[in-house]
Amino acid sequence: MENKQASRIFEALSSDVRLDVFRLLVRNAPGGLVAGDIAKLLDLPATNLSFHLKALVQSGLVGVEREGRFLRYKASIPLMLDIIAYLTAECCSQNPECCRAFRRESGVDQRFLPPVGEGGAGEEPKP
Amino acid sequence: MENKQASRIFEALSSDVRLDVFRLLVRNAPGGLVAGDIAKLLDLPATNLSFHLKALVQSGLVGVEREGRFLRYKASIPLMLDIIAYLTAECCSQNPECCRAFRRESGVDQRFLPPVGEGGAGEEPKP
DNA sequence: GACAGAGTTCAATATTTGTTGAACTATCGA
DNA sequence: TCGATAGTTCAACAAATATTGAACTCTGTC
Repeated sequence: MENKQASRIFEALSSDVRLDVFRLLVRNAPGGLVAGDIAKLLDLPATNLSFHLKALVQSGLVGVEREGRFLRYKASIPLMLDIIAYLTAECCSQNPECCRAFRRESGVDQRFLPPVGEGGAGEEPKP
Repeated sequence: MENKQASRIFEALSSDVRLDVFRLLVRNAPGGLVAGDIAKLLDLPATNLSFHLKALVQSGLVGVEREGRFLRYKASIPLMLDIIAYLTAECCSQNPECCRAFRRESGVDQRFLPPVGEGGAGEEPKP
């Protein structure tokens, strides 16, 4: 994962509309939803939804395929996990025990996260 | 976690400069770094760094405290874990086995993530 | 108390983003 | 082929963002 790609992905999640859309698609993974369903569920004008879906697709976080006259959008769970690994890479590298404690105290399912003291998922070493 | 706060946090990570800064602070958690060290390590002009640090602090992702004539910045690991839980909430809720498979295949340390089928870390039910 | 260092705030500017309505394209069904 | 439905693209505008240099504030030291 490169910094530019990563910041691009976070930018895709930086709008409240797109964040709603993406989380809806995460909940509805792996099947996805067609645009009309998203518009109905989130009460969004078609034009605006299309604008935001385009941004999500261009970031790679969301995939799209035609299905008759519908377009079906799906969250990319693997990329979501990659970006988490990138963000958390080498967390508390100077103090692995501290990082373990933070994790234990959080409500986060530990299975979404890279190993402590291993620099995330195949990350480069710190500068 | 509310949607507005969450999108604010992702916005804080949506700049490549801020993402570099935050990841540097994650690696240097829990001790943190003073502004000058960050500027040196990332080769950033003080003015610009200050602008981005302010955005990170306002998002809550980064905390700051005075230390003599320095200002020390620290990543908020608990908030980082919260935002991960928010993003991944109820992943593959219709198909928990699928979600488990995605997680196993990723390089992510599973300890960073909320439990499968439990809607993340205390999340609201899907619409 | 004055000076130097650490860092921020301000003003100015170029760029990007989000939203809306109107017009457009593509697909399905009669 | 005609009409209806699903969805996108376009034009226009308001609003927010990133960057830079100059000026400022605060803290410690001589």
